[in-house]
Amino acid sequence: MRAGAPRGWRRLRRSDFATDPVTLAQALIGRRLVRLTPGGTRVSGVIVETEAYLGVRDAAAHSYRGRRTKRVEPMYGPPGTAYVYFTYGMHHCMNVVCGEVGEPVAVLLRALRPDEGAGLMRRRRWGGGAASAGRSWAALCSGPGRVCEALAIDTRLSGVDLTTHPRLFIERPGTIDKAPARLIRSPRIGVGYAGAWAGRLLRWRLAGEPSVSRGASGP
DNA sequence: CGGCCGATCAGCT
DNA sequence: GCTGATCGGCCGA
Repeated sequence: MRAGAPRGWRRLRRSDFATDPVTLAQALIGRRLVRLTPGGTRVSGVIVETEAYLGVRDAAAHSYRGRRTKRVEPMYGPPGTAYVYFTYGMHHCMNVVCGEVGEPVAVLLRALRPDEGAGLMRRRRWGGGAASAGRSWAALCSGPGRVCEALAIDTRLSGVDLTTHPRLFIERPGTIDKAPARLIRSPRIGVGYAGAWAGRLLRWRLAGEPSVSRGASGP
């Protein structure tokens, strides 16, 4: 098992996260979300779908109108903080806090293309053996709840610092970025309650990417 | 305290 | 496309 980052990939640092959520939502696509097991085995995927949550003015955001409860508190922390919440009685969703300290804005990680540790992801999602057979590789991390299940992310990780945490972080290739990937922009999923904010185009995904969330198919 | 509901998913029609 | 699962968080009384 390898505990360090593979040569050529660098962990994102504070300044990488200190930007507005619309910018970061696009910048995170193509970066790699990494989760290590207690033994140091790397489980990771390339981020292929994100959503921006714009804070106090955004009716779809948990921090709408400055709501500041124990659950949402990590959104008020430094850029690079993880905000993980539990929803629908059974799923977790992970966000990356950005902006400035005290400004509760974040980016939701909606889908990954599995990279390292796909076998472990498969066991966590579907168990071993027959139950896992025949399942689509593209469905492993194609949704925010699936990402958290495959990478063993839950509310115990809400509030951790992604720039220093030993077992949860985001990496980027150390080499110069190639030509920018083509992104498709659409409304956010599951926020129909948010009135005018429901229709805002605040979701991005990689064009032609099979590993995107269910609600994300189509143009 | 009680009640409502969700930044979802899987399975079925 | 539709619906049930399942429970912590949140708000109002």
